Amino acid sequence: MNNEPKVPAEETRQINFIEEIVEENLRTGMHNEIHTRFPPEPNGYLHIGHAKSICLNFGLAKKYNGKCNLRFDDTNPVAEDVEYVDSIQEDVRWLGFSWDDRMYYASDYFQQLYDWAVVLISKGKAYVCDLTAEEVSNMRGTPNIPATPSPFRERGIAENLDLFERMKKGEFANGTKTLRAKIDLASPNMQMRDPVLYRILHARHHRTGDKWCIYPMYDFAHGQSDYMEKITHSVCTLEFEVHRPLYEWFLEAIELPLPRPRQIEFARLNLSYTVMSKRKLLELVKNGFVNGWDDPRMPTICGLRRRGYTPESLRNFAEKIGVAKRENIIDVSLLEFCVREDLNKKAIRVLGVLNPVKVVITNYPEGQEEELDAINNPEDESAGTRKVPFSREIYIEREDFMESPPKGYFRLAPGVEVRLRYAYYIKCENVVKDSAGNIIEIHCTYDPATKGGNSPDKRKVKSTIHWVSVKHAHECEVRLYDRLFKSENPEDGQDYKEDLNPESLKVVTGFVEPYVKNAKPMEHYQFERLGYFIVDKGSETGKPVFNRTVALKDTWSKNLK
RNA sequence: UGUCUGAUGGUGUAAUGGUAGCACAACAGAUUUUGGUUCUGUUUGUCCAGGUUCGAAUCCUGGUCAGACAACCA
Repeated sequence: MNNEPKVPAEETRQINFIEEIVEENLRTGMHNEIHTRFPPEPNGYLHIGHAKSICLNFGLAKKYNGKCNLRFDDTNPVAEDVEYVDSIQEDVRWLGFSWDDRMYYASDYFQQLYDWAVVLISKGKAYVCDLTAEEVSNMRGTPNIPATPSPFRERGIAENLDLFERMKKGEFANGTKTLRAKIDLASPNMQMRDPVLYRILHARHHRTGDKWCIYPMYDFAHGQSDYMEKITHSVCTLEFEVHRPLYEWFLEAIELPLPRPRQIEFARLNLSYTVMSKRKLLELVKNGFVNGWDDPRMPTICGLRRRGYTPESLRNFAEKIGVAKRENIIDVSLLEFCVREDLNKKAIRVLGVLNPVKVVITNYPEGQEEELDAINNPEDESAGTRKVPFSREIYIEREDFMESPPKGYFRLAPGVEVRLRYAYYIKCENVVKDSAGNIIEIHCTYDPATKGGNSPDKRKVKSTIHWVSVKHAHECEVRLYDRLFKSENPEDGQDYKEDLNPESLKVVTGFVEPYVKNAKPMEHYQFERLGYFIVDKGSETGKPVFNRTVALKDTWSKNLK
């Protein structure tokens, strides 16, 4: 007996249309427990679109105290590989979901599926067809014009049985025969015009090896796989909507006892400035436009992970975008909001300068240095404090100084006093330039009374800037990623390669405070006033490598435009 | 062209015949040792035309627009 409530009892809550169906089924007792599944084909890496589906399926099970399986839909051996099987598991787990011991493969069901195909043939509901793919295509008709029957449609049951068995035994070459369902050649739904159930594919399968040379099609495998796993709600994307009658036809034709799974469709995720099609992502990888599936510019889960996105931020994103049947294009800014929201709570703040200009504090004694107290995370007191070394020469961000500042510029400028975070107030006295007129040094004076950043006389400064001591600074490599595509909807473009943004990756040498010596791969940092960064997995040079996850919200530069 | 599906602010998503709500974005203000965060406020919406009704985003009729499908892919 399980006494846990199946339906959460909050008074006011927003549920989506799938949850509504689930709650209805639970309420009427159609199901005691719901059971969903996440069924990727292992032919590529998972991306943010899959994350939506994962959060939906696993999230549904979690919310209603049910179960969710992981199932590999591996019915097409030519596209699939164990590399993908492994990465998919890793990504689902990383997202924070567990299938416990319920990991299945459609290929586990090949024998049962075969037996069911034999049942269909025996009932006269399927036949072996000798037509080629091209011939079938030519005879399929149009939505208005019915298909012309295959000459093999009325083949006898015994002959079909014999032929199908010989297909299985490998007597025929690829493409010479198929097993087709006998349904309705005049159906306005093209899926019902005698769809192919089995095709001959003399190809090695990543799990079943050479055991099979005929493989079931998606339509013949999916519903029955759901059935075998006792799936109650089979949630998939909108393009399978027209397949639903077929999904139900097979369950009915094989006469599988109730209860049967129910297919429910939702609109897939589209993200602005992002391509999501597996085919195009594969091309980006194969043709070297990116450095692998986990390139931080990729919308893959492993790419996002390496970019610094957290599982929490992705789950939250999935929650925020909702679930509906209407086509949608979500703006990437929502995704960025989600990761900022999460990282703001977690990331350790450090001082780092990416585009340095040297500041000399002329009245600070030469050779003197001191350590100042800095707060690790103002949003999280338990993160503690650290010491930051200070000396006569420091780097500041080049953008934090302007010789002739426009109105509304708060940072350092001739005669202007600003605060060095956690250190002192400094005032710009003069600027040193090279012969070409480039600023090479800024000379400032500091006020010793403002140590720590507070002025005893309560005088205000307009801004606080970040800095790092030249002598103590650590060099690091910083990778600044921008969007990979220039246009808002690169998915529309005929040639997406033309739409690539060549400036999507910029590598710079930055300087950070000594604290990051201890930085470990996959740790998140906020470079104050710059953005969120993650320590990249490996670095050959010994220098720490940071990937920028996302810049801080920047209202100043927005005002400039 | 045929079938199916959908249409609510800039973008998403609620409201199932009864005050069009929420989030992001935008804008304004307050706080701030990050031009960040946080807080407060403001602007912006029911595809169109009819109909039913005291009352319609919601129900009906007609239209418009958008997407999916016509692989031996999933």
